[in-house]
Amino acid sequence: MSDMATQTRRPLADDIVRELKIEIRDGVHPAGARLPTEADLCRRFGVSRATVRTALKELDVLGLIRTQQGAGTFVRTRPAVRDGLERMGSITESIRRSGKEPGHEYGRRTLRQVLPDEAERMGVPSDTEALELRRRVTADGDVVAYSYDVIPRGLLPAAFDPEELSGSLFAYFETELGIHPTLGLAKVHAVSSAHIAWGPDAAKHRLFVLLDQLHYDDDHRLLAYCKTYFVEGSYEFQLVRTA
Amino acid sequence: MSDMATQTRRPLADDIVRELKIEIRDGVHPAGARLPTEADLCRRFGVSRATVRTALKELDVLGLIRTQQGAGTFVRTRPAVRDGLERMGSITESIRRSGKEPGHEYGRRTLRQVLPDEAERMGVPSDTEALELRRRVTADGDVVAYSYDVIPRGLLPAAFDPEELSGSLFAYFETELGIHPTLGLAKVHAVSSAHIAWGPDAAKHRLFVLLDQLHYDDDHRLLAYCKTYFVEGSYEFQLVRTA
DNA sequence: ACGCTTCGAATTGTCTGACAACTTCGGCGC
DNA sequence: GCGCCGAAGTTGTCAGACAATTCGAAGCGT
Repeated sequence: MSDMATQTRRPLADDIVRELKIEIRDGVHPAGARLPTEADLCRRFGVSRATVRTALKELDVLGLIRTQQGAGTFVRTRPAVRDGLERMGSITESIRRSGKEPGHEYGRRTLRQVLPDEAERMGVPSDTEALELRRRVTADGDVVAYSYDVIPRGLLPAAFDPEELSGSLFAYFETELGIHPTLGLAKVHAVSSAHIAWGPDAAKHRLFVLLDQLHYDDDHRLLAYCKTYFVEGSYEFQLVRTA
Repeated sequence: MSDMATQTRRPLADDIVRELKIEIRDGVHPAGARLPTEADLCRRFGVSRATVRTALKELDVLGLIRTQQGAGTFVRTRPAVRDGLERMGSITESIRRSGKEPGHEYGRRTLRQVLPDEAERMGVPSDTEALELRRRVTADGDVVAYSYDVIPRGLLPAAFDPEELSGSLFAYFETELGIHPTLGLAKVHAVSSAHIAWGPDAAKHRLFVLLDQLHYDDDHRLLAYCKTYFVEGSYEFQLVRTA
């Protein structure tokens, strides 16, 4: 039995969450500021207080706001460094944000059955068919990571040509498949091996930070199993830890 | 301005969350099973449906349950690991949670001025006095991490004897100083070096995951600068990444 | 003018009851 | 057996009310 989401009409509270998230991100409600009262939000969105409170509860659990009885609801002050390792996101995007030009070199695209250890980590039957990708990610031409990705065949279009896949994997998911990765379960390891790297610079790369990661979407549907080996020193991992 | 939580009576919903979390973890409600209906939970906890729904909403956002209108509330099949690396916490505690007995061996306790690179990373004047600690953290006797910690002298009691420090650093902060670390800014690196380890097992330890981390409390006051070298393979790093 | 107390308005937390939307399941006709 | 249908059960939303708490303004004494 799986967590399949039989489609139903989107709850009203979700719209409010989406809206307020954007406003907080864009500074309509700056850090520390008080949000409109629940009554105000009711009027604005034309819903009952129960619905508004459902939305606020979600933002609360997500750590974006803090409610205080008698005083109001406030936007949490965020640490200066945002977009750390704890946030999902395309490697490509983070490279671009750092001011460099991202690139992808695909080394192999193979349709095959998942390997036994992959099946176990992914939690899928061992006869699952999947697409294996082998890529190098570059920033301004320098290799910053080697990635081995396994994507269940079921997610891909019936008529799928591996060759059409290029560039960012996240971008392909978003734009071509309409799939939005929102959750990642990662294990972090240090790896020293000569068998990871390939290509002209392989000899230089012996020490890696390995992100052994499962990607999911909103409904906890498994999207991909990615083992990304970041070349130590060429990629900055920030991580914000909270109590 | 900080997110200080002026203490108020604990909301009822929090108790319900705590209770249900335990029951889900302990298998009272197995993965995929349907939870008692909201009406049932109302009767059981003696609260209104609004309060029960607040609690369920939190478990929903945390990824532990899934609600389906008309059908019921179900325990998610993927018991989301929600105590990953992104959560602050004592290493000692996480070792204890994994069922092993934590230990600490202090190698050096020195009062000295911060080094130039430390001062820069910590954002303090270069003449700041600090306590340097050198420790090994063990689980069931096996070394799992080597830690080099720098603590500003100003945080410690006027009459401070380095020798009184033993066991968990977090525990000392909490119980002895009344300081509660709530925020950590960490950088993650892979390190391969013979100069990190010391003691009888030093020769076996050459590959480490380095957590280069600044600890803060509620008011963004710097508590410690800790470089913790986790012996690769002996410590499991989980990380939950969200969009 | 300054500090202190008191009080009431404002705001979130909880309660009660009801209806709407949706799922499930069994009965019924074919 | 198969499909349609409706009733019962469950979550989503609404409305109104009161309790608990916070905050500032008004009033008071010094």
